[in-house]
Amino acid sequence: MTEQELLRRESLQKLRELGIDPYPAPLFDVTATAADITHHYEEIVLEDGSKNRLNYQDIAIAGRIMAAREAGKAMFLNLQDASGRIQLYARRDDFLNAETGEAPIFDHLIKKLLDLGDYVGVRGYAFKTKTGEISVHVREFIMLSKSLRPLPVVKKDAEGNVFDAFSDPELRYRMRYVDLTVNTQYRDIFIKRSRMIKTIRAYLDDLGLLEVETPILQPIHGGAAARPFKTHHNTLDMPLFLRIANELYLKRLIVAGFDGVYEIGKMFRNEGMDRTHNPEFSMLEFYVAYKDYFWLMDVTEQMLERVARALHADGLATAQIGDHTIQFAGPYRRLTIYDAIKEYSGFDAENADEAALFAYCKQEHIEVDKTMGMAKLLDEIFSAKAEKHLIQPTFLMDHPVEMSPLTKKHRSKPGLVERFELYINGKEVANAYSELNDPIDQRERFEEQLRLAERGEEEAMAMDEDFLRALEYGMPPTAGIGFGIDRLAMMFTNQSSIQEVLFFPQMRPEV
RNA sequence: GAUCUCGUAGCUCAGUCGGUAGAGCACUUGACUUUUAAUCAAGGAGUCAUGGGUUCGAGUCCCAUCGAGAUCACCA
Repeated sequence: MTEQELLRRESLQKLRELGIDPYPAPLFDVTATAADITHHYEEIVLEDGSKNRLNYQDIAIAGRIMAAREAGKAMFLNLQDASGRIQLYARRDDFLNAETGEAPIFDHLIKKLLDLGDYVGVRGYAFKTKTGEISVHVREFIMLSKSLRPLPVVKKDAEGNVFDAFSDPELRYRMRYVDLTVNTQYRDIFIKRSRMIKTIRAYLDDLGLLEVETPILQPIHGGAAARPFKTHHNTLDMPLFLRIANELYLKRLIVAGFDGVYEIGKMFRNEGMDRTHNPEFSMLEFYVAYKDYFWLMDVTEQMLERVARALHADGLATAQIGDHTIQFAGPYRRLTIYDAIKEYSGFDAENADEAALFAYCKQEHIEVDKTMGMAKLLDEIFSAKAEKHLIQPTFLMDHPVEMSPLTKKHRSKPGLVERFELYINGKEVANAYSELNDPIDQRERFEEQLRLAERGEEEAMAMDEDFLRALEYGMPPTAGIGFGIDRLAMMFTNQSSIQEVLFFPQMRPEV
């Protein structure tokens, strides 16, 4: 243990010797918060110059001690609660025992045995100090929980310059409780994330969709192209996978007769980690019967506009991402893959055959190999040439059928499917399509995936006979979409790393 | 997975050419009854990520390992 930790344990022992429980059981009835008081405190100055304090004259407030300044037989403390910080003022005279002339609570508890980071409860009244700071004059001081480790002390001057910020990302992510205690600005990211999800939920509820939960432990991992986490059920003695997607289960519910369902939940993909990928991440998926992908575009525009307004301080439908101001009010640009490539590279991919696509990639130094088919080549060209330009929300539509095994064939364009991806700030945030509901076509697509798997494609989808059986009973025409919740949160909070929008990003174990 | 950068006190960092481990905040003791990055005086605090090597001598140079970040690749 460090010197400071030992001292805190000594303080703990001394508190007990004084008969003060450092971890008391009874509730502490909080009646005011730091923000309440600082925003609503009122006083008037009377004709004789004295002040008449109008409110917060008998309050109870609780929180963590974040700073202490001794001033002789008085003391100033900064108390931090969930709403913010407020100054406490304690005066020795207020704790004097008239008979003994001693003030043990002040001399021992407040002045000596109190450490930064301790949780305390205070009863007293609000007032303004000489320098005009709204503060709480302490009448009663109660230890609520002793802190045994020193917090990083982050200081700010009057201009807002920060000193000694707790800034090491490794320590911040590993000890998020410390991070959010001392770097309270990061709380806003998570508050916004929560409000974003709440707004989405409200929007989908208003649309009349039913919120559902589907299995996370799945015997067959389907619905996406990704490597899964594998686990084992002891009683059943069978392997199970953590879901990489919930799509096939949500469609079963459409078969079952629900007109519209949505689920917000965690997905798990056993792949690389970087600043936009965490092994577990949150997805929103929703499926609505009798709709198509054009309808989903309209709904997406409305939903994101509503989210943007809910998160913007002035209710505007915009968000600042780096240097870009993103406009979330629709309509968004709608661009086919061919048009996107043509626009940003000048290359006419629509009228090129596979050999021509391959030759173009070589010419432009786009990394390709002989195993890639037309669809993959198109995707490579798009990624290299067009993706980064799609800053304002853009629906990239009409993908090749090979890359979309669960998507309905395009109503008029052979070889393509009715699919779109939403790009914002050069990154994909949603993937949507008119769902394939032809069970025979679906079986053929699965069989094609099996052939890919035999060729060594690790991420090919597995055949799901129960899903096919469900489709054979009949699924209405349906539109479905999935959103990466974490990536949306990154955009709406202007963060470039997924770790900043996850409370506990995955880390390698500490030594 | 590849490359680069980083790891020194609780926190943020300095550490020159290889020659006894430094600062600010935090902490301890003392002073101060309206301070606020409080101030003033004194003091304590380190397995320099881990392991090896070179050297008379390594925080510093070399190798390996662990952890983190960035870029790229892979992946949606």
